[in-house]
This record gives sequence, C-alpha cells and structure tokens, in this order.
Amino acid sequence: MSHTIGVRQAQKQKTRQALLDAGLRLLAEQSLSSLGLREVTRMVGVAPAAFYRHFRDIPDLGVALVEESLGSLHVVIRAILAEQPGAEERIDRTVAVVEQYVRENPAHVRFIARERHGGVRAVRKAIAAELARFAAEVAAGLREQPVSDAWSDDDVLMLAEMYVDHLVMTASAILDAADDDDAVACDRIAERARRQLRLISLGRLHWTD
Amino acid sequence: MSHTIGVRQAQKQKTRQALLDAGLRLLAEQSLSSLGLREVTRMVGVAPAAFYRHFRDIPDLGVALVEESLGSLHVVIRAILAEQPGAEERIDRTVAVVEQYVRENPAHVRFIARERHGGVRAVRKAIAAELARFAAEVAAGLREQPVSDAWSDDDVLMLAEMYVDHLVMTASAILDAADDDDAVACDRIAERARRQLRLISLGRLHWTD
DNA sequence: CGTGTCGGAGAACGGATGTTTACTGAATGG
DNA sequence: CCATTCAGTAAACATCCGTTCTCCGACACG
Repeated sequence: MSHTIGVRQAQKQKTRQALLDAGLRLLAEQSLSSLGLREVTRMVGVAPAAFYRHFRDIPDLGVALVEESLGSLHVVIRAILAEQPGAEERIDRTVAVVEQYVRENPAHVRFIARERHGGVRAVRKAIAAELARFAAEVAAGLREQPVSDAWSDDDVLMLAEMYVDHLVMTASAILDAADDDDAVACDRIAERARRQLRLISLGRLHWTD
Repeated sequence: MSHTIGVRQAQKQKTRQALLDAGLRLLAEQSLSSLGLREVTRMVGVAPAAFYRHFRDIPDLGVALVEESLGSLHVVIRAILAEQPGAEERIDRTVAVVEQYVRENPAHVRFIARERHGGVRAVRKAIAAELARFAAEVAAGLREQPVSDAWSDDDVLMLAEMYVDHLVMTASAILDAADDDDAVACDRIAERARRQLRLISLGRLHWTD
C-alpha cells in the first residue's frame, strides 16, 4: 500500500469534509445563496476564520459540493448503462436504481436539483458542465445499442439529454415525496417514470420514418 | 364602467406591485431564501416597516410572485392547446410560443425554474400545486384529440405531466442561453426541444400495443 | 533535537439584518 | 366639516454577518 502521508493533511481533509457535510446538511432547508459561513463553521464546531483555510467563500464550497454529489452519481449512470436484458427489464432496473440512490443520498440529490437553477452562477455552471458530461456518457452507451444504428449522432445526444433531464426530475420528485414520508406517492412517481420511459422507448423504435 | 373605488386602495396596490417588481428583479441573481426585506424596500424607495402593510414576510411575497408568474403562463398553455393543424405544425408553434414567452417574461421564467426546487417550502408547494393544475388542463386538452381515444385517464395525465416538465425545462434552458446572449445556443435548444417533442409524439402514436 | 510550517483559536471591526414602536398626514365617509 | 382610518415614516432594538488580525501549539523535517 501507499506511504501514509501526514497526520497533518489527514486532519485537514477531515475538517474540510466536515465543512462539506455541514454545508450539505444545512442546505436541506435553504439555498446556497443564503447559506452563511458562520452557520457552517458553527455546526462543525470550529472558528469562523478556519473556513478560509479550506475555501475562498461559500460559492467555492458549493462547487466542491457539486463534484462530490455528481461524482457519486457517476456510479448510478454506469450501473444503468451496464444493464443487458430487454427494454422492459432495463426500464424497471433503471427506476429501481434511481429509487435506491435517492433513498441513500437524499441530500446530494436535493442539492443538485436545487442549485441546478439556483442563485449562484459558478455552481450553476459546474452542474451544467457535469450533467453535459453525463449526457455524453449516456449517448455513448446508447450508440452501442443496435436500435441506434440508423440514428445521427446529434439525435442520439438529444435522446441522451432527455434521459438525463428525466432522471434528475424523477429523482427530485421522489425525494419530495419521501420528505413527506409519503410512500404511496413515491410508488406512484416511480410507476409514472416507468411509463414515461416506456413512451420514450416506443418513440425511439419508430424514429426512423 | 365600474365605480372607481379608492385613491387609497389604488396607491396601496401600486406600492404592493412595486414591491413585487423589485423582488422579482432582485431574484435575478439570488434565491428567495436569501432575499432581504430591506433590500426590497430600498429598491422601491420605501421604509422597511412599510413592507409589513403588504406581506407578512419574504416567503409570503414569494407565493404572491408564484401567482403572478404562473397566472401569465396560463395564457401560454391555452395558446398551445388551441392549435388546430397537424402534429408537426403544432410542435413548431409550441416551441415558438415558448421562445417568445421566455423573451418577453424572462424574470418570471427564472423565478419559477429557480424556486420550483428552492429553499422555501411554502413557495415550492405553491408552484407544485399550480403546475399540477396546468398538467390537468393539458390532460383535458389531450383527451379531446382522437389519438388519445384508446388511452386510460392515468396515461393521459402521465403524458401531460411529461409535457409540462418538458416545457419548464425548455423554457429554463432557453433563458440560460439568452442570459449569455448566445442566440446560436438558443436556436440549438429550440431545435432539440422540437425533436424531443417529435419523439414523444411518435411514442404516443404507438402506445397502444 | 531544534526550527519552521500551518491549521485552527480568539477577539475585534464595521455594517447589515428583521422587527417593533410611536408618529404623521392625507384620503375617507357619515 | 370633522372624526376616523391607515399607508407610510423615522428611529431604535438586539443580532447576526463576513472578514481581518494576532497568536498558539502540534506536526513536519533536516
């Protein structure tokens, strides 16, 4: 294994992570543009000035949260694209994976949905760039499927972007229902998502007319 | 014409509207949860305490902005649903209407997109309720088309919700591009939206299999 | 082992915040 | 015409904010 470097750096990264966690927790009930620096440090239990050892300002922390949030989403995308069987099973698995991800990472999902159109330009741009990368990744996955043989690259990307948008919207909708402890609404949204994916899938089959 | 009541009430509504306008303007570069009461009154040129004559607090002003914003969106929905000719012209007109609406009401569009998943619960709920009403209205419009004859009411509503979501996302995307004065990106997004609508339309035609 | 590095503490700053209070003066309506 | 209503004013309140400064003490390393 690699040489363990620095009790110093280890502690620094620990508090840095604590700041990120506290920020994410506080963002459950407000937007990034109203998140206070002192608020974050207070929750971690460090002096306000310590914040500057890790981030230039709050938007900077926001950008770091984008990387953290969408980094873990990468796993989800790959899991969905790796599915082998037919269209129907694929859709079921996709929605199931999204449901599970939302259940396990509610704060990250909420953060992305909230700040995607939020009040901090730098964070908006970071999210948009990352989602564009996801769309490209999905497009590459779709390309490999025989169904896309007659498609132009532009159209494949268009479809991929629709999938990504639909994924974010679905995740956010499930989260909203989960916040109200409304399991019935959760299932209803999941079923709706499945049918919407089926509809898109149908359109995809008949695209080349 | 009706009896003109109250120079008193007229002036009151005038400042109330001024507060709403100022709030909407300030929300171009921040979220509602960080909008300051004093900030709003300062821009209007009125004492901070005067705010309380019109709204209980900032979230209250937020829900008033929801009514104002989505009230004007009603017109767009009806304009789209009233289209008579074939599917292709319908799609073109739909996107054109959305483009025009975004160009004429950028602040309202941004507000809805931003606060739909924003940090203020009351506003989120108000937007969700209003969008649900839109979806119901769209569903009623779709029901009347012969294509939907074999559809269940649930499926029609599912489709309507997809249209509404797609509409909001498209409007927001066009707005983002317009903010960067990127006319090319605007056109690209509009074209993408048209193709996505075509894909959905295709799926719709083959749903009953 | 001794010296330099550096993450964090603590205090202080000027300024902005939401809310309440007592008030003014013009429109209102009997 | 006169008493009342009420939108808006002005000042004061306690708090909170982001940022800067100096200082400390534990780790790093030659």
